[in-house]
Amino acid sequence: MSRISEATVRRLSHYYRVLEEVAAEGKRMISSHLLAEREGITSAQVRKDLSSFGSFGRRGLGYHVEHLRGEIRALLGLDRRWRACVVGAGHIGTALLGYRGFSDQGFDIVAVFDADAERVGRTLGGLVVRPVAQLSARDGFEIGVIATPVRAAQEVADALVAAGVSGILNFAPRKLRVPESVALRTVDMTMEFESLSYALTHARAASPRRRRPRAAR
Amino acid sequence: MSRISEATVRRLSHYYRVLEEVAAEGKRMISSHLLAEREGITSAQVRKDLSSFGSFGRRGLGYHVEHLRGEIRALLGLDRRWRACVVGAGHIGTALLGYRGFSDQGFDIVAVFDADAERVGRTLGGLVVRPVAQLSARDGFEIGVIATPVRAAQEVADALVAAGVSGILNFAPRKLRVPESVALRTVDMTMEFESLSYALTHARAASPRRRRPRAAR
DNA sequence: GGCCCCTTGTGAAAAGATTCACGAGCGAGG
DNA sequence: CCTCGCTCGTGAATCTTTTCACAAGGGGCC
Repeated sequence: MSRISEATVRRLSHYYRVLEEVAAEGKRMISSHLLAEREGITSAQVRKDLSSFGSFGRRGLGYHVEHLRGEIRALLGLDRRWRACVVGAGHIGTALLGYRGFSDQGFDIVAVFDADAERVGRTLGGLVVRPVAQLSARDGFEIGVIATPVRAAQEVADALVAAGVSGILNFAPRKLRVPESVALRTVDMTMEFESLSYALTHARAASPRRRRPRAAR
Repeated sequence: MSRISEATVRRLSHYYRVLEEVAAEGKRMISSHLLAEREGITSAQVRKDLSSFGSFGRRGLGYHVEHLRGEIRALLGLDRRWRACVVGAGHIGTALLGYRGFSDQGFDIVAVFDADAERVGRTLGGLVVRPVAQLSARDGFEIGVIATPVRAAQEVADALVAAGVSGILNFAPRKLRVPESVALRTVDMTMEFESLSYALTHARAASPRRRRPRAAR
């Protein structure tokens, strides 16, 4: 397990979700080929990804669904809960608080902050919105979610770092500067729209996402 | 301009945003080095990306901010407007309709659909929610946004394709099957959380983004 | 002009990611 | 026990992306 690429980790998330589906269908074992088919990638990719963490399969049989699911769960750090806070009680913040999927995956949003005095004190998803100035290390947040307008994003990131978070999920369309020790992921919806716009403008064979596993030379 | 990678297009979006900032600061010219610094990538990458579309710079001087902005705008297809519809009037759909940034970039959300009879008829962001069965080619949508629960996503994707959209932006955490001719982008927030969870669990040098250390501000 | 310090655009090299191809393990059936 | 059909794990090969390094200008100044 030398160096795991970001792409591999993302695929792990996908495998995890496929395994949930497959488990629900009652299958006990699954081959790399089947796992790949659902993902639109090659079976070699699946095996390579998994083998960089260990030997989870059995030759001739494939992978045991429940077992592999447990392994990936542990690898992704989903066998524990994370304390997260959301900064920004606008549209995105509200959407995040309303989405049940996160707590299902182990992410507990335990506080909401906003800079706007009008929003402070309101209740959102069972939480009272607090003034952003109250953001401090006392609450022990591990993850901070930035759901503010872009102009406030860097300032909020600094405040989150000061409050001791280990990871930041940023929804503002801008690259943020954070110390090396803090993990940062940015979800930039505007960029997705623009990427779509590019694909549509230059439309020929548009979708770059899927691969054809069946390749001859 | 043989083959443009998805990564290059995403960086174009970033350059575009940096150019907006730089223009607002009143700068006329910008070097690849400065453009790169704001992005946390190398100047060679910037030049390579841009040169795959043409020669926009001037040796010794750099790039003319307004001119380059216009070029990228055209490349991304942002010099026109796109008609989009949103399917799913839940949390994400509501957030999307409330977000002004999209129409600023040329994306007009002109209709909202939902399968739930309770939601149909309500007003959301100035639009009346329509029953999803009304989704048809008549409205001439170019882009469809899927903001439904995951179980409905594939069905909605099929309906959007049948309604003639050229591109789909999917917020449901699942890979969708669409014809080659339809561009698909998926924003999977759960995956982002999981990727963060992985980084935190295996924390050492956490952030995978190339980035200079030290403070912000 | 001559000189100096910039900067772009781009082949070539390096790094990284994916796919191929095959040895070896597994279970079933005779 | 032996063979067959299936599948994993993995080095090697291939393909893709990024970085390096430098020739070819550009502008300003004397």
